[in-house]
Amino acid sequence: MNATKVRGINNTEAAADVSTASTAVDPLHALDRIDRAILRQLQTDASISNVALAAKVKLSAPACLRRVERLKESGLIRGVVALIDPKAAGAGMLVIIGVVLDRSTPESFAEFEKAAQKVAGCMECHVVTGEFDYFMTIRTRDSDSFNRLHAEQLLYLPGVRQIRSFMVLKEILSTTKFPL
Amino acid sequence: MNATKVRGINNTEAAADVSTASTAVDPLHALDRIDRAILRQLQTDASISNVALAAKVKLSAPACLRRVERLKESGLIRGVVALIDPKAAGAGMLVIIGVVLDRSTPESFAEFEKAAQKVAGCMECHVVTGEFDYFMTIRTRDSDSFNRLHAEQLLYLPGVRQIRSFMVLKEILSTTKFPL
DNA sequence: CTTGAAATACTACTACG
DNA sequence: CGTAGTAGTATTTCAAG
Repeated sequence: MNATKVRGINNTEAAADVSTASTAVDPLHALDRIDRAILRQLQTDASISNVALAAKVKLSAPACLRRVERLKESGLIRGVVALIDPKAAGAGMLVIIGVVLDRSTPESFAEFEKAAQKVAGCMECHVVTGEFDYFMTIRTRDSDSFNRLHAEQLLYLPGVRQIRSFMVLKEILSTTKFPL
Repeated sequence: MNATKVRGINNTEAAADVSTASTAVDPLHALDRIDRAILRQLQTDASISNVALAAKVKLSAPACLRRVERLKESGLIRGVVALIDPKAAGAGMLVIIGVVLDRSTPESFAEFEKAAQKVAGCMECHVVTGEFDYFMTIRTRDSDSFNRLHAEQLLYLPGVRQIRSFMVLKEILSTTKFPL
């Protein structure tokens, strides 16, 4: 299947000096049509073999592989992961949480963020504008386990004035891919 | 040809409750320690080769591959995808949107859901409890493009009474992996 | 700078024990 | 589940647009 492994058994390992050092904040301006086709495919299904991918984008296998590795090294492809079905994995409940902090000081924010990332099942945590300071999404097993999480962890997050929970009743759409 | 038999360690597991045939496969009750180790790894990095994965979970390569394919066929692994850096891909702005519908009728909900999924850059859309009917998250380029999206698409979603936008100022955490 | 073709090394995969 | 063998793939090398 797919295996872009990192090998360094008996070859040059320190000579991987790529000349793409100028791509620090390089947007997708440097992406041509083929790169976007590659990204669209990998965003949908990255378990495709490199030869099949090369055929799809009408390129030879080595050329295709080089582009994929460049996209990875440039950071545009953050990683390749397996998506697990939450329900089947026993995390069928999703809760969206709006958080208001006591004080709006840098220390208060930093302290909260540090603690929030450690909450079990926390999938997202963002600073937002509006009536909340943060939005978090948390995956858990059921309402019982969420209630436990709420009482034991969420209410003890540092600097929290108010927590408002929105339980997800139905997941209409949940995707990791966006238009390129 | 698809003899999906149960795990070999099947001693005292009798078929106690089999009344619900809703889900195609059984939950993670049939997952042993090795399966969970595999899932944890693939959830973090699925670009690992099968032999390397087998070594990590202390299994022979064929046995490991058999488990991975069973996890895929069971639907527990929904897919393997590449995660793209939104900022690098020109979708650096994230907006969380709370939606209130005019009427709470099945038709109203269905119509909204159908339209919401077609909004460009819509990553998530969920029915929630509380003061909103839906929460959506939308990825877009910048505030200008979001303003255009807001004026041209969001305000025309069917049956919408109110839309409240929470612009994400800082993404603290955004992950696809949850504890197993 | 990137591509493509051939050759090699490694891996996925099948059959069997 | 593991071992061995085969088929196919990834990956390097090198020549050329």
